[in-house]
Order: sequence, then C-alpha cells, then structure tokens
Amino acid sequence: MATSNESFRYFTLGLLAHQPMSGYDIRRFLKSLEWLIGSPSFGVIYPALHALLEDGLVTMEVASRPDKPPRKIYSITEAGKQALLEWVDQPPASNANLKAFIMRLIPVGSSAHAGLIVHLQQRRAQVLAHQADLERIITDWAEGVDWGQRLAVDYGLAVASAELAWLDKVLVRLSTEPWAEEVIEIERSVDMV
Amino acid sequence: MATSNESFRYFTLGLLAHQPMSGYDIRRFLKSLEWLIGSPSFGVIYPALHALLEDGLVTMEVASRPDKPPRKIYSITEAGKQALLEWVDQPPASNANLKAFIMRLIPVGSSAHAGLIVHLQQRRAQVLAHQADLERIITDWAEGVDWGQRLAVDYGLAVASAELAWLDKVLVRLSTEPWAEEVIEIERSVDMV
DNA sequence: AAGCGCATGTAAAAGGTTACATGATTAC
DNA sequence: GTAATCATGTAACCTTTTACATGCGCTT
Repeated sequence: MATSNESFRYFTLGLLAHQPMSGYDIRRFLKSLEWLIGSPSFGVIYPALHALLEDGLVTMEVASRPDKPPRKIYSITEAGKQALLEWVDQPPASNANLKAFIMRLIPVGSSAHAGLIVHLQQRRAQVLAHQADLERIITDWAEGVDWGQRLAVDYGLAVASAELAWLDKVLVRLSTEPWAEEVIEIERSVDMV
Repeated sequence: MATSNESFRYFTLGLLAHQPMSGYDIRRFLKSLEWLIGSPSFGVIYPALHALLEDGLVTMEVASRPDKPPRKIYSITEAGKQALLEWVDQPPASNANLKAFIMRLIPVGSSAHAGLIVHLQQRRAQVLAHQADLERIITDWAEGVDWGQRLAVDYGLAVASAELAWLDKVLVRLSTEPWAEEVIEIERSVDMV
C-alpha cells in the first residue's frame, strides 16, 4: 500500500470502472464537477493512480497517438472491481458533507442497486438530522440574532429541503420502477430542473 | 503577521464582531454548523485567535468565573472592525464552493447592506454559471452514461435550483422592504460599492 | 524557433486533524 | 479520589495546493 487517501482512491477507481482514463482525463472530468466536489490537483490525482497500480487494482498502458503526446491509460482489473464492490458496501461516515456524499454516490450509483437505495436512505436520515440541528439553532436564538448567521442557517435549511425532495423523488422511482428500465428512467428524471 | 489562514481568521473576526467569545465558544458554534461549513479543530481555532491578537484586531481578557474554569474572551477592536470591512469588500473567489460562500456570508451579512446585495448577486451569477456547466455535461453525454455520474449531476442541478430560488427570494426582500435597523451596522455608516 | 495545448510528474509549503498535555471545577 | 465537563494549548502527522520541471507535437 502506498499513500492513504482512501476515499479519493476509490472514487477514482469508480471512474475507471466506468471507462479507462488517463490522469489528465480525470482532471478534466473533475474540473467540470468542480462546484459539486472540488477538483483536486495533479498532486493528488497522479499519486492516487500510482497507488492503485501498485495495489493491482488497475493496469496501465501507454497509448501513443499519432497527433498528440502519449498518455497513460488506466483500466480497472478484476481485483479492482472486487475491491470497489467491497468499499461501496461499507457504510459512509455519519457526518459526511455534500462533497463526501457525492463522491460516494458516483461509484455506488454505478454498481449496485440495493446498495444505492441504502446509500440514499442513509443520506436522507443524515439530512433530516442536520435539518433538525439547524432548526434547533434558530429556536435557541429567538432574539438579538446576527443577520449573517441567520441568513446562513436559512440557506442551510433551503438546501436541506431541496436535498430531501430530491432524495425522496429518486427513492420513489427506484422502489417503483423495474430495474430493467433504469437507464430510460433516469433520463426522464434528469430533464426536469 | 503570524500564520496565514486568511479566510478562517476573518471568519472568526466576523463572529467576534457580533459578540465577544472564547475559543471554546467558537468551537461549539461551529459544531452546530458542521454540516454547512465544517467544524475545524482547536488546532485551527486557537492559533487563529492568537494571530488576530498579535495583529491587534482583537483584545483578550481572562474571565474568571466562580463556578467554572477561567476563559479567555476575545473582543474585536476598532482596527479589527476596519480590517473586517475591508476584507468584506473584496470580491470572493470566482470558484467559491458552498462552504466558502457561507463563510463569507456570515461576516458580510452582519456588516453592510449594500455589500450583502453585491455578495448575493455575485453568488447568483456563479451558481448560474455552474448550472450551465452541469447542463452542458449532460448534453455532451447523451449516450452510454454512467448511472452514478448522472445521479450526481442531477443532484447538483437540484441544489443549484434551490440556491437560485433562495437567492432570488432574499434579493427581492432586500430590495423591496424598507430596511429595518437590524441590518444597518451597529455604530457607523459605511459606504460600500 | 517560439509559443501553445497536451500530458506526466514532484518538492516545498500551506492547511488541517489527531492525539496528547495541562489544569480548574463540579458531581458522584 | 476519580470521573466528567469545561477550557486552553501544542506537536506530530497527514493531506492538499502551488509552483515548478519535463517533454511531445502542432501551429505561426
């Protein structure tokens, strides 16, 4: 085992489970999701790939193309798929924030449906708890409240509501729709924003 | 000048502008907002307070109480208020995530009405941009899409929608209501952009 | 041949957490 | 007297960013 950084290593492994990529590809993909989960620099990405390679969870091959510099393409191995499934099965941290949730959602959503439902239900319980926390803050104040703090809590409650609505929507879909039509289903769910 | 850690130092200064507190108080307050902005450990809080003290932005006095161990209460100074106003005036990072936004929202919302509106409008523009990014990802895919990735993007769009709705609601309220004294700064009138 | 976009990599510095040390006060 | 809570602080460790180094291949 090389460096630790477990969650990012497995997140990366999840991306590679979908399709082989280079470090540069991963960087670009994360750049587009920067708002959601941040986009770690090469100083994180490359060492993570090296660690996965050392652990035998991925293989690497150099792809020389005619018109561009060569790239190192990483592909997941059978051992990698196995390790990913095991990791996905583990319960998430109880205090996971939005970023941590999404970073698990991607590999979990890609692999196992039963695991996905559990994952979303756990998230739902956590958001409910945090919502209660925020509401308790407000009732504890009740007067002489700082404006900035009030706005911040109000904002948090708005996000919590939106998250709960989204989670319920997805959970209902997952529990009522037959698995076979999953791809079509999710395409329908995405358009309504 | 002591350690860097600028954003957390000013965030702390903003809390002290609202009311004098000890490091322990700050920790407890942040614990309740953990979901929103995370709760840094004492290894961050105490050095930040020491740095503020060294820079003359706060003063410290030991409060010995009869029934509990003594605490070090930090209060903002005039120089501190000045520095805070200058910091609040600076534009936020263009790629600020939710946490960074909230950490600025608290001091900004506490100090200046005009600055608050600008801050929220900037956030609004950023969220719109990120929303467009996420929508572009979807249109770029269109085929053989990974389930987890689709869920993540869908989730991001739901949060973006909620944020925009919240921002619009607050901005409308701020621009239409004749403003209450609460928002106007405690002692001094400030001119801001 | 200079500059740019692609692509990989690393070292130094900054940022943050964990674990520990210290000690006062209350409750059992 | 010993455990628990309050309260402050530091050092070792881990993670992440920043800044740099390297080099291919295309365009001007």
